[in-house]
Amino acid sequence: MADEAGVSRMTVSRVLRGGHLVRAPLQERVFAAVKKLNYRLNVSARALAGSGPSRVGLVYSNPSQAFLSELLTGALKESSKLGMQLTLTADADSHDRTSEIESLLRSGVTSFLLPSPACDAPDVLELLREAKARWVAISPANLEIHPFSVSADHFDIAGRMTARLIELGHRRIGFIAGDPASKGGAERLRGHLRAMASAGIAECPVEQGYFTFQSGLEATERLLKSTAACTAIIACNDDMAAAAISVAHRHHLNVPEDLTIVGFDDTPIASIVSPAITTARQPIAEMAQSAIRMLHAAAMAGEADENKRTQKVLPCTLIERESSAGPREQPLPEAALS
Amino acid sequence: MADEAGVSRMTVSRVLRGGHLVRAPLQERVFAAVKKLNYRLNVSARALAGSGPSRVGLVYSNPSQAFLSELLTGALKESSKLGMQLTLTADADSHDRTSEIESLLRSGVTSFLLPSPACDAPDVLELLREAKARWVAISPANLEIHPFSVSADHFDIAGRMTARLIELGHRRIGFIAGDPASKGGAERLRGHLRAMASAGIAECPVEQGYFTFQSGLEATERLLKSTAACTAIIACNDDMAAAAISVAHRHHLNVPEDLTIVGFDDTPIASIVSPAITTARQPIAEMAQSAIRMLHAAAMAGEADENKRTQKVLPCTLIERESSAGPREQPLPEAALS
DNA sequence: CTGAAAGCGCTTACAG
DNA sequence: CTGAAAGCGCTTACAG
Repeated sequence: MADEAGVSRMTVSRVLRGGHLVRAPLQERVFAAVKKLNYRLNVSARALAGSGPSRVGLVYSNPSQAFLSELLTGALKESSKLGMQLTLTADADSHDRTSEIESLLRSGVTSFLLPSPACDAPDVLELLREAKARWVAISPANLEIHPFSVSADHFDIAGRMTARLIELGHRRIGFIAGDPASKGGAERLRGHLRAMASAGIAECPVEQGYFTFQSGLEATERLLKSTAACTAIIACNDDMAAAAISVAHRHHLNVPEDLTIVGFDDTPIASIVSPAITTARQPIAEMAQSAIRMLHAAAMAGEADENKRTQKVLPCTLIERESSAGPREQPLPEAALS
Repeated sequence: MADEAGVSRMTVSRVLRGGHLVRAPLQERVFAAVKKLNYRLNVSARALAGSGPSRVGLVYSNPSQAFLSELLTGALKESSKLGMQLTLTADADSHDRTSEIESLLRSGVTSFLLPSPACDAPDVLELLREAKARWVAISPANLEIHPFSVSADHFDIAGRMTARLIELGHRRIGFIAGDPASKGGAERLRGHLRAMASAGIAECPVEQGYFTFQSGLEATERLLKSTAACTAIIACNDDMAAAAISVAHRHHLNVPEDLTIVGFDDTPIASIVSPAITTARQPIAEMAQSAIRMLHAAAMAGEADENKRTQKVLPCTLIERESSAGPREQPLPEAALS
């Protein structure tokens, strides 16, 4: 490897650790060689020689399998690239959680990946702080309390979703909010309202939902009964969007001809129901990769940047499927106006 | 550590690996010292010194996320326990596949986990054999060609599913087969027919399906048209079971009151449709764990057992939900007969 | 059966 | 900014 790049193994090591003290041309030679040889750092050797976090603990509590698989593939790809080893821990309840973390701590793990429910638990954070461990929170409810965090940009994607519907010609757009305790749900509502305001639309019917199919059913009924009937409904997640579709069908409304319905998260139900739901995807894999990179960088920086904080927010992707279209009473297209 | 026990570190190492060539008194001294010092073997050092495969490559091609997440959690848990590192590779097509494997091989990976489509590709196996790499096939189409494999017991679970329906009182049970090219599908049919035969039921209507929703629709129509109407339908996977439910509803048959419908695999659709589908779960995580353990054991055994073969078959789990019940014209319960 | 030697692939700490 | 040396904790292969 060092031969391939024409440098000493020392230089290779430095480049692979961030290469702060290596000149650009040398760095490039090393990267080229890495690529050519498909070189992978030997985790065991690194761990043995004693640098960097060689093991990172990932603590998850019953997430959806879609979420988990993306999280794992993202984390695994990045960590194998950086020569870190992932150690998994699932927990059924909060008691498991702390005891699992304690045992990881005892076995020398000092870096953690904490997806949402775990990073919101005070006892977990307490434990980690005491042990002087490092963690990055993934989609935390509260950004402020975490030195490192990665989140999806719910505000932005909700705004784009609403803007898209407005662009399709919708003006009366109903919104089914998520559980009020949810940070992501609140952000989505905020993004929606901002986009409505930007378009100069004052009337914004919002009904409270709780992310469940049942709550979606009820919220949709209320929305459809309200005086000015909507031509589009934005549900704060796919389950509620699916519920909205079923209520629409019950009322003999065709989706999307009579009513556009969209959701969020791109969960399995969004592709299974008919029509397939227009929704938005969170960049879970990228979030995990980012998180691993942050852990790595932080460990490399060492004590130096002990007070550094990083909050990363990644954009979501809009996925247009069959449940959205322009409203029946289409306003004149711009071309016709000119 | 060696000092504490008054022996050489070599002896310590030998004892800790099973101590076959060490005398009892020495072994006891070592164990006592281990206990006293709370000594823990350094996995990294062991891996570095070159025992066991430290890295295993996992090659997957667009599996379902549910499958992937279980496979990864299983593989990851076991490999972190054994001090092995997992390296992931996804491929979009078969060309990717071989080139990705080649690059892993070049980087020194000699142990592979090969889930189904990859382990059935002749070019992949050819590549691996040439490189003298070791692999364990997960759910291969053909067991014979793999020295190591792990599979789910489709024959057994299908038999149990059928037996359960018979126990509920069903006699006229229709079966929608899977793609004829699928090994698992064939095994399920075989298991079903065996159970029917064991119960002395001669009439076994079987319609060909292809695992798709559409094929399930058609097969169900054919099954319902056949002279002796079934009281239960076993579809070879959940998608076809969901299709069967929708056909039943179209014919104004209530599920499960008028018709029991069951599937296999416990995919998301099974819990989303109404009624939720009775199905069976494959032990994916356990299969991955087994596979990792086999890789580890094989590497430990070394050249000695070069010709050893291991085919592991794990049982599936029956999940009874809402789509199955006894038939309407319930035969007299046994108690009433006596 | 037991031990002295050499090395796994990296990194730290020390020179230039 | 770059490199030569020594060592992390184990194991392999070789002597006794």
